[in-house]
Amino acid sequence: MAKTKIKKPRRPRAETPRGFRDYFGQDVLQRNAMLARVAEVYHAHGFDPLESSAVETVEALGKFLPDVDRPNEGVFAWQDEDETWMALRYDLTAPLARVYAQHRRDLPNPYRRYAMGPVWRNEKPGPGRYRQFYQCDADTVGAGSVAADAEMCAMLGSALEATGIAADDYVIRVNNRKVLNGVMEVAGVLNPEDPEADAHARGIVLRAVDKLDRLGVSGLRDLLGAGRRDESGDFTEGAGLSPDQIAVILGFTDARRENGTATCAALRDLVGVSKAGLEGVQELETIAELLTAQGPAERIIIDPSVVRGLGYYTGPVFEAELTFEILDEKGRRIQLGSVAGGGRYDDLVTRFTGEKVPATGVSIGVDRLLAGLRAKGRLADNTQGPVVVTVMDRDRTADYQAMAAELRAGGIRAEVFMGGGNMAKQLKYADQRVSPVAVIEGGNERERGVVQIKDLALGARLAANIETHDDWKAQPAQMEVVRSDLVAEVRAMLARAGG
RNA sequence: GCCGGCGUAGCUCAGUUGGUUAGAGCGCCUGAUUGUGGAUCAGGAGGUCAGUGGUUCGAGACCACUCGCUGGUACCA
Repeated sequence: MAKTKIKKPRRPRAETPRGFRDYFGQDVLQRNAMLARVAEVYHAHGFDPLESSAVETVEALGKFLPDVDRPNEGVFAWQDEDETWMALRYDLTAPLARVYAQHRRDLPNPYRRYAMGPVWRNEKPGPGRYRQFYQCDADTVGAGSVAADAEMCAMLGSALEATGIAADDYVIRVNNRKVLNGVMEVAGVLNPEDPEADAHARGIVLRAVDKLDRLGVSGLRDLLGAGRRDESGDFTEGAGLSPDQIAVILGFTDARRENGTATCAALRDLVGVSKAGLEGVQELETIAELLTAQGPAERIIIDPSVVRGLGYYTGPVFEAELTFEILDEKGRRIQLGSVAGGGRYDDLVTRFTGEKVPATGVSIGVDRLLAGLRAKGRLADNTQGPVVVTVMDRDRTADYQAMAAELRAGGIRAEVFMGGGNMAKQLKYADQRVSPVAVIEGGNERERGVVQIKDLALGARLAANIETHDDWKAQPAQMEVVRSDLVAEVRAMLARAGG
């Protein structure tokens, strides 16, 4: 290097932090519209809205303490002035457990609430995975009956359809943790007398079963046995089960039959010897009956391979999945996974009160569902901008404001140009906003009591055929109207453009 | 966390065995057009070649490390 460069002071980088996103107009409008539809369904079923704080104490959130060794995982947490550990909520269920425990004397029983909003997870982001995302939940706290679980499944179906998912574009797969526990008893990795033993192996079994649809039977077999090495060379620890034990698990995951009744009968044969397993099968049978009565039975599949993570679920679990293919901008298939899920968690409030409080709920992954709706073209196009009233004569801003106000009073979205610059700048702005119409009134028009209104979309279409400079100057998409007819004429122009 | 691929202008990319002042298209700005976006033409701005260190007479290119993105995998309340 011959030249020595003078170092400039470093400026802050204008970047969205890693794992986060900025949502612009269209995204926000589409999400709000979708959430409003889901909320309407929840509300119609009798659930009340609840907005709890975005920050909780780490103690209330539960097991995820800040981990110095693995700062990339877990919650966003910090220590308050009084040294209490605080954290951003990582889901909407843990805060509900806290709210219920705190206010249970004043809340109706059962307490039915819905909630929606962002949650935060301090994890490594991945494709389609961010560190802030939206959830939209409904839960019933204080109802132990399977009817409450069946209601969740039915309501989830209604909510999905309300957002624009067609009845044949999704399925809800239902299983029961008790059945999973039953099969693990039969396989000899769960002893009801000593429930702590073999917990590690059970974790591996559950995770492995959860991956069945992605890895296939042979991958599952490897994970249940010695372990699995994937094509990248990475090794995943196996559960170390014997061939006989593996056969029990595989027989179970293969127990899905042509309909729910047959599946339940098959499961009864497999896990009926276990008390918990039998109870789980009976619950599944009841859910299937209730859902048949409530309507959406054909969208509901009893599927033994549904696991729903390792978390707090204690009974029925379910998962909604979109059944159509989704392609990304490069035409590749996207694996969307489940867009919603839920289940029964009877132990969550116990941490606070010592009492057993049964609860069941559903959670919709808002961003995933939006991706699905977008792929299906079921989201409204909100890109169109307002009518722009251009400013020819700066001294008469009040007159222009009056025009915009008249348009708004007539139900038309409108604004006066607030920037600086000539007519070219103003129309360029309107173009960038995807404005349908621009309004122009200069001294000329003013004297004659008229205004120019310009159909911007039509102009763009006509421009494709422009050949001479005179054509370009002709402004065929523009018309002169009487000032007092402004609102009616703009409305007519919008109607022509829209139709 | 583990394994791989990739980082050149706002975007998409080219850049010869290492060799002058790093290019193109699109977009942006200005003008042709002092009252008109979108067509056309002319001109212009815009780059710490991700960063740091090294090899070399000479590095955008080669080497090492770091960071970022990306594909898979693991974890996922």
